[in-house]
Amino acid sequence: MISASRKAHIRNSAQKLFQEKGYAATSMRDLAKEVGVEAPSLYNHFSSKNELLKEICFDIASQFFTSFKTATENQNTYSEKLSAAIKAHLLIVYGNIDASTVFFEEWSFLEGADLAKFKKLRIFYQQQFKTLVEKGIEAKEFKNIDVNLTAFTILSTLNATRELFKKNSFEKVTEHCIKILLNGIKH
Amino acid sequence: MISASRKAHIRNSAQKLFQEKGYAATSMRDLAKEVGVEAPSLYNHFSSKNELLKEICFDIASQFFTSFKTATENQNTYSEKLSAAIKAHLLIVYGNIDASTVFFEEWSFLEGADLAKFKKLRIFYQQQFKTLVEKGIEAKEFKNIDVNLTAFTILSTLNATRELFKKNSFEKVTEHCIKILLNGIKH
DNA sequence: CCTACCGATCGGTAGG
DNA sequence: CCTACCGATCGGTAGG
Repeated sequence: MISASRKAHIRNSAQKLFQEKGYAATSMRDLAKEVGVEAPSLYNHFSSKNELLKEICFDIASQFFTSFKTATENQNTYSEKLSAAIKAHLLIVYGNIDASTVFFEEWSFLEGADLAKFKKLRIFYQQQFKTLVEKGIEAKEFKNIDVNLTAFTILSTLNATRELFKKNSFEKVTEHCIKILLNGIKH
Repeated sequence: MISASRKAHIRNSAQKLFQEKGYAATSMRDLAKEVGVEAPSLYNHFSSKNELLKEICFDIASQFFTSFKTATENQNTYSEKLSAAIKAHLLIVYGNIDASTVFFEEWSFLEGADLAKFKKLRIFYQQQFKTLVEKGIEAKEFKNIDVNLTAFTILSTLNATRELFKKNSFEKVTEHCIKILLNGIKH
């Protein structure tokens, strides 16, 4: 019984457990119980525990990239582009709380080539925010601030929002993030 | 051979490993190797792996509280108090990178009463920042922003700085955090 | 501080 | 999809 929906169900369960207990502290037997099968059956769908982590991390990474691109390309000013990028990022977090948490907190358990590739993706994604800030400064929309520190601050704020979505609406959190982050850097 | 310095050495090694690999993925044998003894010898100094985590987390918590108090009580305006609290917090992070990382990322592995007590301390610490923001709004120093979201944003930004201290000086990071956070909320 | 060792649990495989 | 099972490793104890 190898169906796509079964595989998706296992992945959703894994996301939930990895987020709750952490990757290292979640056993394949924990996951099997959550899914409702015996542990060895999981290996008909995923070749290893680490491959499960890999699929979760890279799938959400690609969502962040796609969302960023479509959100920013139709905006004119860098303020608007940055606002749109923030909203786009938060939309992915909001719609994938478990997977986002795994993406942010458990990625370091990736192994070998996956780990190296993942680190590059992270740097590249952060670079996109950095470029928006840089061009915004050139266009004199933003203050002359340190672009590395600023891009880092923006992303670490956005990544912490998964906690906030438990108690606050998407709109409220997004509005707050845009306000506090853009006020800090706009002229 | 149960000396205070030996115990401190074990704790420092544990902080380093818990920060690098995570609490769950660090074994007592890993720690023993780092310290330079056999695993059972560790139990002459700590009754369990979890007690090691407990000492790390609560010790740094008490440092955050002390630092906050002495920094804020001698300031006049709420802008100054908040700036001082930010600097005080960053000073503890900067001086205890490993322990801070464990405090922020691994506390959820605390057990039973320790876990409950730790959660209360976290909430209380965040409440102190929230109060500064509230009073700053009342005193018309700050904009009329959501105090819960703002206190949360401030702390999540500060807690992410441990990454920044690897490549940037204490002064640079502190100045940046105060600037970007206070600009976002001041009138 | 060590050696020797405990029961439990781990990720994963064999075979059907 | 299951049962049966593998070697490795886990946190921790006994005893000296």
